[in-house]
Amino acid sequence: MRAAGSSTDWEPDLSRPWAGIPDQLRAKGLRWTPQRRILVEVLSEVDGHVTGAELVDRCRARDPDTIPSTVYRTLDVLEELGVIRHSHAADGREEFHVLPAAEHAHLYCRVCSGSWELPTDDPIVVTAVEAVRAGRGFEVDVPHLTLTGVCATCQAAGDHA
Amino acid sequence: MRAAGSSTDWEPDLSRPWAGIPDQLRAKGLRWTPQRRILVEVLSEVDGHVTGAELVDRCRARDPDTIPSTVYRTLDVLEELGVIRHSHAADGREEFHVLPAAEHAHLYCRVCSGSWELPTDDPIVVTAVEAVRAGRGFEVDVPHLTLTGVCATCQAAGDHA
DNA sequence: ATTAATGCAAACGGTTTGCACTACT
DNA sequence: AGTAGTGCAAACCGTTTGCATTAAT
Repeated sequence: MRAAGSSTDWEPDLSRPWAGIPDQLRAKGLRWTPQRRILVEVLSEVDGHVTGAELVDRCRARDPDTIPSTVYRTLDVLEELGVIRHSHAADGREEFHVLPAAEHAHLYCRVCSGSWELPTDDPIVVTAVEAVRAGRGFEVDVPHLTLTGVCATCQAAGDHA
Repeated sequence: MRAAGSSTDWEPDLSRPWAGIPDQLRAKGLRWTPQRRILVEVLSEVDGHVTGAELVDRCRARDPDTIPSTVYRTLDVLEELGVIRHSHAADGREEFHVLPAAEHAHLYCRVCSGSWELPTDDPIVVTAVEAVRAGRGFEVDVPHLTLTGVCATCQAAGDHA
C-alpha cells in the first residue's frame, strides 16, 4: 500500500524484501497466489543460495501438490523483480541467489563438497576482480563467481597422501 | 615408449600426446577401435575445450553413425588415461579440456558469449589464486575456474546505456 | 575364445513448453 | 469479466544405463 499506483517507478524496497513482494507484483499487474506465497516463504528461509530442484523439493514439503513448472515460472518473475538472481553451481545446475543486497562469490570444495560464501567486499574477491580488470579490462560478475578447489581442512586431512 | 610393460607405472608421454594413445590403451588391456580413433582425431583438433554435445556433433560430421553413448564412454576412458579433463562450462554443460599440460582458466563474456583462455601462469590467475590461498587457505583448481562477466569490448560498446 | 566395446533404445534429472482450466484482481 | 497463473502432460537437452551383439585382442 502506500506505494501510489504507478506501475513502473516504485523503488525497490530492499529493507523489507519479502513483505513488499505481494504489492510489488500487483503494482505490475501480476498476482499474489498461494503457490507464490509458499515459494517466497521457502526463499525467505534460504541463507545464501539453492538450486531450482531443491526449491521444488522444499515447496513440495509444504505443499505436496507443488508443480515444478509453477515454481520455475515464479522464479523467473521473482528474478525480474530483482528479488533473486541466478547463476550456475559447480555441478552445472541452476543456482538461485537470494537478495542481491547480499551478493557474494562462492568457494566450493571438491573433496568435502562444502560451500562457503565470499562477500563482494572480501579482500580476496576485491583482489581477484581487480587483477582481471587490470589485466584484461574484463569486468567479473561476482555473484557468478564460484571457485572450485580444496578447502584448508581437506588439504590438511589428506592432501599429502 | 620404452616404458617397460608394467601396467601402472608408465609415465605420461606428454610429448606425443595423441600418437601414444592406442598403445596406452592396449597396455591396460583396453582396445583401439575405429570409433575411438574418430574421437581422438576430433579431440586432437580442439585447441582448448569443448562440450560433450559438441564432440558428439563433430564425430557425427566424420561418421554419421556416431552414437552418443560411445562418445561419452570413450571420454571417460580418455580422462582416466589423463589425456583430457572435464569441468563445467558457464552454462552448466560438461566441458572437456584437452591436454592437462595446457591447463588454463576461462573468461566468459555474458554479452557476446565470447570465451578466452587464461594460462595458469597468467599474472591475473596467479594473483587471484594467491589471494584465496592467503585469505582462506583454499587451493583453487585453475582448470575449473571460469570467470563470467563482461569483456572490455562489450563494455565499450554499450555498458553506459 | 575371450571379453571389451559397440549400437540401440530406453531412462535419467533438471528444466521448459503448450494448452485448457482456475482463480486473483 | 478479464487475464495472469495454474496444473498437467509432454517435450526438451545433455548425459547415462542395460543389454544383446560385434569385433579387437
